Amino acid sequence: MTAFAEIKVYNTLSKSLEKFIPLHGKRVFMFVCGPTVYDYSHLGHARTYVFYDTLARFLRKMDYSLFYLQNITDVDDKIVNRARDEGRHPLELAREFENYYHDDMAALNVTSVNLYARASDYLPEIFEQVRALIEKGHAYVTETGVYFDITTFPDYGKLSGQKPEELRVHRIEPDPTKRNPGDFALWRNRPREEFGWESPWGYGRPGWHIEDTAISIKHFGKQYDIHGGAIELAFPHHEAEIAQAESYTGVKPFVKYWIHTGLLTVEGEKMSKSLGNFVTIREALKEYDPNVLRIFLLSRHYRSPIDFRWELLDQAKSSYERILNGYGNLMDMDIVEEASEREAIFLEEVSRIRRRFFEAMMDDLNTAEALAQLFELVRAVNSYYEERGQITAESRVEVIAAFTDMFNVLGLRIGGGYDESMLRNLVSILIDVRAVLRKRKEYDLADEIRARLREIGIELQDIPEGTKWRLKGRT
RNA sequence: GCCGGGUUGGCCGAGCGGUUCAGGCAGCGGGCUGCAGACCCGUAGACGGGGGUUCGAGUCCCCCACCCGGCUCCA
Repeated sequence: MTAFAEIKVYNTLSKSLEKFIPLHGKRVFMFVCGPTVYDYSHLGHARTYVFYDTLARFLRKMDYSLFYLQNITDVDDKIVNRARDEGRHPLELAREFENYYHDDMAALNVTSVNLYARASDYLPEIFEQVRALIEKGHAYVTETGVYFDITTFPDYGKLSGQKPEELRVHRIEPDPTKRNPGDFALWRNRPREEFGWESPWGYGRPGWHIEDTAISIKHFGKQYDIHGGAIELAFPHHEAEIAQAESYTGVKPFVKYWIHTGLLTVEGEKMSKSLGNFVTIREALKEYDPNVLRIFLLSRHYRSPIDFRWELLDQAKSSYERILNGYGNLMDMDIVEEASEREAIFLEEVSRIRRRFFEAMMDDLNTAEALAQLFELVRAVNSYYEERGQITAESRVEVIAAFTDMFNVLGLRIGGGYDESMLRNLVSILIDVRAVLRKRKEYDLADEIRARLREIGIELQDIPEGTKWRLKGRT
């Protein structure tokens, strides 16, 4: 798109809406906290990653050259514990679920990530950062590991608004060897029977926070543009990343824009593995088209919580079918040579709607409003279709472009992707057969053909001019 | 306790002081139809509670209520 465009994003660091001005012109670097791969991913993960995928698509559409980096946490207590219970190697288990994760993301059309980086591949960088933090006096070694001393970093808490001295509630007993209860682990010594590495400070595993700064600093250097993740990670995880990185490099701010997504809840409670109230992505995809899931997830602003209910996917499915139908109506229009006045009005409307779509996205990624504009486009097409039913080839290209712009930014896979001509030929044969049957008033058989096609996601619509058909997605 | 966030019609959700308060789903009336669906036209319906600021407030300020998240496992 264009240079005049001004994107605004909400920055957790400043707690305000800011103009998006990257550090290096059109070059943008984005890091998003990826999953810990010890189980199947659920709809909460889908929410987060569909959003950042949409952000990435949008930035690229706005002519930014974006590098999107995501870590894969494959070194973690949960992985080690599950692997131990199943008698497997932790990295082998992690690799299995990482593959499932990639499958799920591919199914959801999350295709924008340039590089997935596994924590286990960054031990040298982790060692280097821990070593330097100790050397600079920001970290100290005890018999249980290496800890970051938060009193050496006065900004600790600037992202989340937390004051270390007020954090009195601890879910886990603080390690008694730490100087302050809020100090976080950079390296944790573990028994030799457990999976781990030899380090200068003992045998064990890295702390969770250092894995991410090892990866991001290695690829992006001392400073980059966007760091994303769900809001639950703001404290302590992202706070710790800031403390580590800014202490290590001496450059502030480590990240210019901190963007956080709201959580997906179920009956008001966070969807999570530990609560057992989760629906995996693959479960949901058994029942619903990926486009339906994306529409559902993008129908609310990214910072607000979404409360999940299956019924809402049904609603999203109906919305999706409306989009498919409108797009289909556009494809059904007869081509004419001369543009009418009505067509000119229609085209103006389309271009206004397209502009509003992008304005909505520029306004802190207002995907709900953007979707509303997509529906406006559908309505405009339907009205025009009803009134005229014909269009010049040039105009249709224009309108298709408006649709595909929106589909691409929202990550909806609509149009193309299968052998359309074969499908069309097949369906038209069946339609012809039904026309004969209907003429003979053999409605039973005609209805059965219609019903059976419907079962496989093809819906026939008998209208005065004959019969048209639509793909309705899976049922 | 401290720090964040939320509360808009039957359901989901935009909205960031001012044309009739988006859009989707469901509903109602009509058109079209062998029937159904789809589509088109029309239609109804909401701002958690109480104060305040203002000519004017879902929209700003204060108080209250309820809900959620974080407080070193979590997208």
